Amino acid sequence: MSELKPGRSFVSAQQVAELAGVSRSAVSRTFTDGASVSETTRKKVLEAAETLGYHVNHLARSLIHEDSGIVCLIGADINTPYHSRLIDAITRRLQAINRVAMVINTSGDTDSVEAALRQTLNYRANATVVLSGTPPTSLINTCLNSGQHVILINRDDHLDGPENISVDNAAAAREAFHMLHRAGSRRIAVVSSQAGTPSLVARERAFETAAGEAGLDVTITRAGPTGYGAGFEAGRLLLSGSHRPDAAFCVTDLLACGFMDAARVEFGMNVPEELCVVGFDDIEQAGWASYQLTTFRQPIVQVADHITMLLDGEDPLRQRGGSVSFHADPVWRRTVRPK
Amino acid sequence: MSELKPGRSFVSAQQVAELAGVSRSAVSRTFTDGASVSETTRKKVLEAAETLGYHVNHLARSLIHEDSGIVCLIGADINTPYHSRLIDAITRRLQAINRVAMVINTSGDTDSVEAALRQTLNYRANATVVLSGTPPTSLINTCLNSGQHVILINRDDHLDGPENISVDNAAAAREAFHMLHRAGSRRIAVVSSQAGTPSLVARERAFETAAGEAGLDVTITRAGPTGYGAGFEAGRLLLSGSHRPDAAFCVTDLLACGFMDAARVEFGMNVPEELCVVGFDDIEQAGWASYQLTTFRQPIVQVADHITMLLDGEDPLRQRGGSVSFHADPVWRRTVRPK
DNA sequence: TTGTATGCGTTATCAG
DNA sequence: CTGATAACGCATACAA
Repeated sequence: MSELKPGRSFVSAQQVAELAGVSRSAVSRTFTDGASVSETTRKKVLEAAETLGYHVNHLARSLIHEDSGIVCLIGADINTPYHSRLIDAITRRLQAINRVAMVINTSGDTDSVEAALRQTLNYRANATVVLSGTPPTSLINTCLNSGQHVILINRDDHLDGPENISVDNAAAAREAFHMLHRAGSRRIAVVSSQAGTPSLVARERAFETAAGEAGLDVTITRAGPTGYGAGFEAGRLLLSGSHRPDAAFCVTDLLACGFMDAARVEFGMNVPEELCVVGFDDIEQAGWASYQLTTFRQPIVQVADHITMLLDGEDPLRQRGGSVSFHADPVWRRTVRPK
Repeated sequence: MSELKPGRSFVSAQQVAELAGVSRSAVSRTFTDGASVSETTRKKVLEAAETLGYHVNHLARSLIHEDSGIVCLIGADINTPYHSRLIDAITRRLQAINRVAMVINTSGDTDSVEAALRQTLNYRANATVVLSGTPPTSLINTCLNSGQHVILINRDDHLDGPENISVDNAAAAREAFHMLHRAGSRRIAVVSSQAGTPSLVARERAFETAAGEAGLDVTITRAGPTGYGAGFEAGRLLLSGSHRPDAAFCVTDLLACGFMDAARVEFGMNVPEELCVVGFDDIEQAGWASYQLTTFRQPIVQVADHITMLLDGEDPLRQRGGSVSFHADPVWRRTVRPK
């Protein structure tokens, strides 16, 4: 059987048909769910396919069905603990419903979000999931008109076309304030970043108003891009003054880790005795012994499940353009005084 | 111009041609690099395409060229700091050479690596990059015979068909030993995991033999899957005994972080005074103030660059099946005594 | 430069 | 159950 010499090319159904001594249609039917093939032909085809190394060309198949099986995941900072976990969860569930994820990294230049949207159209993706960034509305509409699902994660501008999945940042931020307030903190700092992401802004705002209602002023510090470094820098700035805060709400766990490290390493402070800290996201590091950060858990599983639910329901009548919001539950650890 | 009502379907070149009043070919040529179209038709086509929201169907285009532009990234534990950084770097560079990444998460069941290989064939990917896991040799050969690039990262079995990219784990592990030995450590523990990955085993082995050559015995602890938890548990086990080690080589930064936390939180030990620690990977957390871990930097950029280099070279005569190895350079921080 | 015709690999339809 | 044939959206050789 020296027939299978390295063809340097993909095997087609035609070749399989010839080797099996049947028609192309028979091959096609063998690999189509719910088609009627006799057991004998089926066996012959399967065997021929195996020896030749045949695999159905989904690209060609997608030309006929309006279903490529591709879902585009668009996002920046995908190496961030939160985003990588989200991508992990989404890809896993997508595969469970026979879809495959195409991830487009928009970390580069500014207009790469637009380029990403174009890619999703070029590859006839069934759906586009925007994890971060602001896509041009016109392109979103093109996607929608093309029959794509467009799923926006954590945007505040709830457009009517796309489906919006968000986290109730405001509720969590309010709760964060009350946790700190009940613990006796009165000079509370908010540590944020210069990113200005809708989620982050929502957390800042809600915390600020909750504090205002309790008669407290808060100062917001934005010392750089969202991450450990900015948190550390914020700690350095805030704690070197004479009027040190006695608590901090960090809008991200990464910021919180940096902030805590600055407090302890640079100023020798004890958490939570001298300084209470609350974070957001519940990244893995928040649970590490060095931090034991009290924070709010991102509903990653719910988000991923909801996405697959939207895509799996092949019901074309399904109402598109809804908005769902999941709760971020508090995770009590050790950076807030119990009392 | 009420022609552009939401078609719930992708726009085809045909429709653009009709609106522009030209032939299908003219549309095709407008979007094909190096085709000859007059400026007038080009303008007309572009305008029609814009109003209709037309985007070239790469799936159909790939049917003609043997070039889908898709590169499959296959791996498990993609939410790990090391893997997510690798994926970030690779996707970024892939996009720079006009390719798009399809990531297949093999975290689920065991034979999902095989399923992943099948997907890469189904989607006629130009290349398959295996970040982790052991794909069946037969399927690898199918990929190769189909004309795909197959790139294996950090596998020790250097097959002749695929291209292998690896890190010189042995050299780094040897260096790790000498760093600790020179610092005066004599009771050195190796902290590893039960994963048994080629990389990890190579590090263990090389460290062990280097120690043996210096007349030292090392004990290897594998307390769970590669991660913070296993490192913490290893610390608990190793440091509770009466014969405490005075140094540890953790084959992964995540293990090292867990180990250090156990040493400090559970046993109140000082690093590096009472205990030296060396990690591997140089994940972001290794540089955090709480750890300041001395470790070895994964050559992520080189790996990503090499991959794109392999794929960008459209030279079909290019020798396939090579092996490259990059060095992991030491990053000196504070967990090893200077002396 | 432009249009016509053909083929890429697949599936759906239809006749047998 | 099976095979021939027409699409799917696109690129290109060819003729004009």
